[in-house]
Amino acid sequence: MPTDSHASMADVARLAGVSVATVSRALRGSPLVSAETTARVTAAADELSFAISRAASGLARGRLGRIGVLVGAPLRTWFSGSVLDAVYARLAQADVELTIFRTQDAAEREAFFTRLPARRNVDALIVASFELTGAERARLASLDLPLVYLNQRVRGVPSVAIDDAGGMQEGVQSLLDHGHRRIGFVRTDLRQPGFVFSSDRRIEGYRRAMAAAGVPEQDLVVLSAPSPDAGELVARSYRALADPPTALAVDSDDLALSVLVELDQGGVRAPRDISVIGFDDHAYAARMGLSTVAQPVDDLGTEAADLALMLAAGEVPTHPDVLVATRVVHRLTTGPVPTPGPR
Amino acid sequence: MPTDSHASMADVARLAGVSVATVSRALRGSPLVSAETTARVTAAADELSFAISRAASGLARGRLGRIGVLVGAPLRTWFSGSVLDAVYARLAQADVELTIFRTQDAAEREAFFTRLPARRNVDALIVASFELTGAERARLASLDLPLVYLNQRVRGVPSVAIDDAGGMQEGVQSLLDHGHRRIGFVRTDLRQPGFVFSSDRRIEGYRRAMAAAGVPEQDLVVLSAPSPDAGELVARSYRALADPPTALAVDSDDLALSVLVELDQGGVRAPRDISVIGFDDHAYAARMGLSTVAQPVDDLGTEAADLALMLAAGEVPTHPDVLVATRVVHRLTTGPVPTPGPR
DNA sequence: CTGTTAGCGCCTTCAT
DNA sequence: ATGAAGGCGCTAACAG
Repeated sequence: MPTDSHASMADVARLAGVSVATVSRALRGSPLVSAETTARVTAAADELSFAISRAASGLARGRLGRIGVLVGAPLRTWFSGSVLDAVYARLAQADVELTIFRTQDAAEREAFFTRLPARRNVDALIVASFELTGAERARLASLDLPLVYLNQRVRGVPSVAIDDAGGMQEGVQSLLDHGHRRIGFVRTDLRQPGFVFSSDRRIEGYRRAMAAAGVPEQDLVVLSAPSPDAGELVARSYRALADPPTALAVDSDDLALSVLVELDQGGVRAPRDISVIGFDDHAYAARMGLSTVAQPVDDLGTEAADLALMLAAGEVPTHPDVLVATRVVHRLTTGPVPTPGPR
Repeated sequence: MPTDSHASMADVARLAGVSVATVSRALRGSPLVSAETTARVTAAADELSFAISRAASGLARGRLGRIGVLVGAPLRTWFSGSVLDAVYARLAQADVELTIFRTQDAAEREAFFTRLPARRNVDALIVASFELTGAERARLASLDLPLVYLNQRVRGVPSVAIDDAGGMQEGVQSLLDHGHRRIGFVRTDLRQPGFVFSSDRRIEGYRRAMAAAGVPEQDLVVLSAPSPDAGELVARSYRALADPPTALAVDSDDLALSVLVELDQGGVRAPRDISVIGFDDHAYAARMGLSTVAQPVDDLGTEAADLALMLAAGEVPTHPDVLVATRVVHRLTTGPVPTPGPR
């Protein structure tokens, strides 16, 4: 007597008085099964509280019904979390499960690329915002596993990304439109030679906007932070400047917020004394009133999931390279150039 | 000729000149296989870039090597993310995969509990910080799937949790120690009758601390917020108070931060004019200098994963109910009672 | 220590 | 429209 909770198709078949083949067909909604039989099978399955075993089904079909997401940062990170949320939602609609692979440090990273635990265990892999070495890319490619790159473009690999440079260019342009001319850029400098990070692309947007506005190259000022919470350091270098910019474009909201807090401590307030614009539209950006270049993470995740789903199904995506648009959001930290005078 | 990336054990066996059973044993490091043979098999597996199919292995062993986490909130949430990070780390050590189930709204929730997609597809399920109805608990229990509850205690179900009331009691006590007597409590009131949220337990800690300090019941003041970002509302009610408290204990950092920002806008600054303590130790608490009752989410996740792993292995945990300690962290928002006088 | 033999639970021809 | 049979890739006795 099988216990309810471990009922197998054989049990359902017995109870419904049909063969397991019929149960299988009925449960997948095959039109080859008569309505009456389907009803009987469904009832029996409910009765036994039967659920299909994905392992068995996957083994037989050669498709696991599971897609992996490789995340290069802690999951608690705003970006990782948002991407996972969006991917999850889309996969759930397709009744596909999500399994996570994380490589938040060198050790995990090496483990992933030597063991390749995703191999043969997911139908497709979404590689989320992750700067890969050539060797790593090659290793992934050798997997013969459908891949989707998120915020990284690689020849021949379907991808979805934002235009970092273009987004930042618009952000800086909005500062220029406010009348600012002396605009500084604050970057997170992870100092990992050989990689191109989004920060590198974003600073490019700053350069382009300034060049287009006719600001001479030598008037650009770039402040570096070793990590996204190094606002104090940045605030210090800012104060040390002989002729401080009236506006700052920062390569991430995280850093921008940190900088704002520290500037505030020193009596420099936005937008009264300075304009600050971030990048990402981090959850706390809205809450703190930070103006920013919004990156539509939800869209990134959804599009990536769509591509992965198609590839997993063996279909060939018509638009394998998706570019999603950023959007400048003005909140409370940007405004006109402060008029000099007593504070 | 099998392609590298789809090599199966049979291919490895052929190349190594042994049987598949030996390959299976060798790869799992069975001591029954001679060192020499193991070496040969390993070499062949590498050569073919072979990886085990968890689906097949799981099917044969009756264990999937996969544990699920059911999360009741968006994944981008500080709590979800942190728990997932910790669980992931622990599972990875045991070479167990993590699959996510999310029920962030009524629709997802109903879908989960009617379809029970975790059934027969994970070896154990961690139910993370999630207020379940009796019916839902019963449905889960009927699953005959090992369960671990995180931050929710249920008779007969292994669990790991913090002492919400005790933690808050200590937090409020630290305010009392600073000399405060008029201490208000700010709570997030989700208004879902029938559920007991952590907020309800935390306010209890406030009551206990105040009672122990001999503050009469009628001097307690409780401010309610409909959501964790409703600081403005709270700040308004605070200002409307005839005899405003000199300190505020808030049931979450999220809300505390929101309140702080709004108070600040109105010229009320911590700790100069008011002391504020939160609860959680959210990532932004440290960054914003918020004093708080730290909840060790990492430990919660790790312990939950340990329990799940044991249960999945069929072992009986010796300590099925783990209580992890909170810790009061003083940063910049708490201090002595402000001395009245000109500001 | 290694090979042989049965499945694990489902899906998919191929018959009927 | 349904059933029978074989196999997906691996593991677990059971032999030897």
